[in-house]
Formats: sequence, C-alpha cells, structure tokens
Amino acid sequence: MNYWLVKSEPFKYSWDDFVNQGTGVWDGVRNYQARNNLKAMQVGDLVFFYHSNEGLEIVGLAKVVKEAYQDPTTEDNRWVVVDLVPVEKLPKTVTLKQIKADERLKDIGLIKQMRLSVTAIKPEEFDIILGLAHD
DNA sequence: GCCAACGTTGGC
DNA sequence: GCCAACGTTGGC
Repeated sequence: MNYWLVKSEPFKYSWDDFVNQGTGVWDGVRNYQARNNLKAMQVGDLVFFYHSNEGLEIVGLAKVVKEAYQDPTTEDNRWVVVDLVPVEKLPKTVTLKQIKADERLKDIGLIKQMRLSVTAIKPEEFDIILGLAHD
C-alpha cells in the first residue's frame, strides 16, 4: 500500500466536482515523473487531493480503484491515467502553510518538488497529515 | 500579474 | 550530448 498526493486547480477540477462525479479519471498528466508515479499506483492506494493556485490546501482523501491505463484524451501511448474515487472530505483542510510550518513534513514531495502534480507520500507523512486533518 | 523553478525542445 | 531558449506551473 502506497500513499500519494495529486494536485488540481479547483477552478478546473475541484474536490466538489470530483465528489459529484463519483469516479475521477485522472487525466492530462504530461510529465514523465508524474506519469511514473501514476504507473506505480495500485488499487487501494490512498491519495490526498490538493487544491493548487486557489485554496493551497489538502481538501480530501481519495483512493485508487483502477490502475494505470492509456490516457483516453490522447493517442500518445506514453501517457496514462488512473481512476480515483472519493473516500472522505477532510474534517479540517491541511494548508500548505501548515505543511511548511511542520518540521516533520519538510521533505514532503509537495514542497521539495513543487511543480510535480503527482507525488509520493511516505507512510509517516501520511499519518501526520491525517492527524492534522482530524485535529 | 509577476517571477522563480524546472521540464522540454532544438540547434549545434 | 550539451546548453540556451522557451513554455508551463504554481506560490506569492
């Protein structure tokens, strides 16, 4: 079981859009590192949903229900998508500010590789963030 | 809206 | 295969 964090710009695709839709096809990834992370996802992996540009906070938790397959939005077979479903809206959102302020989270992919839209989360980081969300 | 970070492209 | 130019992302 692995943990991940995906970013989305809320005016493009927000947590609420995701919940309304039920199943989210995570498409549009055009970055090799992010793609490799998508390929490494397994059914049941938990994924934080982060709002970039607006919000700047982790708003919800999702899980992988279908592993990487050809991105239907392109013919180019270099790119893949995964299917996600919502698990829960976090009782308290965890802001980028909080994450940056937390010494234990200073090596998190979200900060170290700010521009990567799909990053891996260590189990201990996952627990810390979930702890902050249920604080 | 600005700009830093960084990935990608293309000329050599 | 290097590296400058360019484009995109995302925090501020």
